[in-house]
Amino acid sequence: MRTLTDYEMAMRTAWKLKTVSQMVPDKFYDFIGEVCYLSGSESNRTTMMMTDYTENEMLPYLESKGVRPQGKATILVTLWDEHFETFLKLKIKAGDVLYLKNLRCKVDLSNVFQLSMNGFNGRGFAQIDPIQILLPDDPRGKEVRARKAEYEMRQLDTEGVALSGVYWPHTEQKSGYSSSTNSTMNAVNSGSDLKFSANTTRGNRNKFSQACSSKTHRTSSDNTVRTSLSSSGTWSRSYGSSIRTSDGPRTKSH
DNA sequence: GGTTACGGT
Repeated sequence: MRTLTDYEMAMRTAWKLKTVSQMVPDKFYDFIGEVCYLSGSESNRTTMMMTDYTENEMLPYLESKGVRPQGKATILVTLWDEHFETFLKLKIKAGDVLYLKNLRCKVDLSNVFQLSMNGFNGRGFAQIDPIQILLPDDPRGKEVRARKAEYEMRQLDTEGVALSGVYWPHTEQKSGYSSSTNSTMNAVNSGSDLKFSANTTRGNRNKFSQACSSKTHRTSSDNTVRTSLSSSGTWSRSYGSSIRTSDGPRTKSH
């Protein structure tokens, strides 16, 4: 009998896999997220700031910094004991997407969520490979990569179009929304694919072009601006007389 | 088929 693949192993425990937005304290979860930065190690533990590009009311609002997204979207993760050793062995660094198993969600003294992977001392159930670094094309990272792309799309949105995604309720009002343009944009996450749609009473193509001057963009004969940016894939958005966006070809850029 | 948790800021 063949050995189960990593993916099959992951699916066996998928019932436990939650986004930060779905978490409540004092429960145990598996978690897929991106390392924003490492925040220090001691003799038997390390802490790191992570995000899965979802938000939770029980997290502090933070501005964007490095790979840390803006919003109530970053959570402190502590790895203890043998998990700390695994962390060192795997040479985990900022930008890595990790699959973490059996994290305990708890609140700190300020009532802020934290995640903790406690050492296994004969208590609970030992996990198989509780810390894994996911490669850029790992199917288990699809949802996180899609939400990251959605987030980066929203960051580019400087023409008063508010992107109201399911996962960003707390940053919606900080996205540069301008009531004068009376614009709305919606992002729907269907599985691992994002569908964008938007409409506006007044487009502002020049501003958009300026904002994206460091990106590649071109104007087609139908007066549509197409701009490409790269995250985990290459995405394009199209603007016409009424703003329309769509996710473009996803070619791996690195 | 689905239990279980401390330690530190």
